[in-house]
Amino acid sequence: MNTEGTRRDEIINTATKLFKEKGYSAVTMRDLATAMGMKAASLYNHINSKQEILKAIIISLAEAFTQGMETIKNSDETVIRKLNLIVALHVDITTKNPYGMASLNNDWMHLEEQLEYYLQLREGYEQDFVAIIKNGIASNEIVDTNPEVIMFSILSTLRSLYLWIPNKDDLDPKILAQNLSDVLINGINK
Amino acid sequence: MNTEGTRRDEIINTATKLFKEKGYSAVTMRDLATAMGMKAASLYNHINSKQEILKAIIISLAEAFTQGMETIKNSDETVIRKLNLIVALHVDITTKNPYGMASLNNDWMHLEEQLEYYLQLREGYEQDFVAIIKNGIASNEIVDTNPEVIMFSILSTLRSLYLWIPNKDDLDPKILAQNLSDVLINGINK
DNA sequence: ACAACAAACTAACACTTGTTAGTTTGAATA
DNA sequence: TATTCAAACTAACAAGTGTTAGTTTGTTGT
Repeated sequence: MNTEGTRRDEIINTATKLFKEKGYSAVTMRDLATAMGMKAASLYNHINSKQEILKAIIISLAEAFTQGMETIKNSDETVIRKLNLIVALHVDITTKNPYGMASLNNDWMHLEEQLEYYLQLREGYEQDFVAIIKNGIASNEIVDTNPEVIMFSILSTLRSLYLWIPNKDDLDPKILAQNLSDVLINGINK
Repeated sequence: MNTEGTRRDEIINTATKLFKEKGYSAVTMRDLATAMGMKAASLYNHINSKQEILKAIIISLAEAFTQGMETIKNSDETVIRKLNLIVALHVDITTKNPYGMASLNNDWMHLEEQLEYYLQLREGYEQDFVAIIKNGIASNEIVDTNPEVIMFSILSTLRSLYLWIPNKDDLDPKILAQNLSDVLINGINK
């Protein structure tokens, strides 16, 4: 046996970076091979298809979000605190794999067999999110604006973190999460 | 002479929709031709290259943002009001061409000769934006948090509008802009 | 020394890519 | 009626695509 997948993981990590720069469709197996210092055919000793790489990148991330949301949803916290935890979840996952988040956001439509499953996870996540917001409105914790506008506004920012975090590695994730929570929840008006 | 470019414009509009669904690289000239009800070679009676289509989509949008920002920047308004105007600018442009915004956000890296120019416009836009926020902090109009976090948070939401607006055409742009301004500036805390 | 094996290689495949050249069609203009 | 012209067509190209088959290489444990 092995340390399980070391070489395969290197390929997936390299692909992740290339996908974030040019997008899945624009990256060829020969590009990937060159970046790995080998020939395209050699990649197939470690992976079964280009598709499979995309799946490995996206599905694990999507499941991490679903699992995190499950925990938050079932926790015994105020709505504001749950929103804090959602922000922290996104900052955490994105900090650990910012390049993969690019594929999650931009290349999900090139999943094939796994497309439906991915959309399911995404749909579930958004339903849980909007339910939390509706609870907050009902319990008078948050302002009574269109709940979907609120979710969209917060989620757009969190989904774009991958564009930003790699350029700001001087910023501590804890502090970033705190600042973001502040701005998203309390606004910027003085 | 002509109504100038009618057929060419149809091709660009059709391409815009296809690009938003699959991304620039994944759309072939044969896909585009099929969607237009013609053969790939016939497209070249109206356009010079695939590249040129992308350029036509992206650069005009980027210039619209730059021009809008110029007007706002030079206007004689409070910082909060300027931010309202920026929100309205994004809602306006995105409502008029939501599909094109997908390319602006996701396919800009496939510009070639125009890439540098695009990046220039984008850089300028962000500098103007962050300058407005810094003014607001200095004049005590807005809260003293990291100005880049504030800009990032607002701009991420505005840049994601294209994902959302096409599904919500029951929502009046004026009302949407108002709701968004509220949430982005005043937050959601009660 | 030998067997086993991970990991690279060369060569080739069937197909798809953007694009060009030259031709046909049918309606508007002279 | 003859001419012009936009806009479609067929045919083909050179290069690039993901992937397969079979082979070589070098290390590791027996």
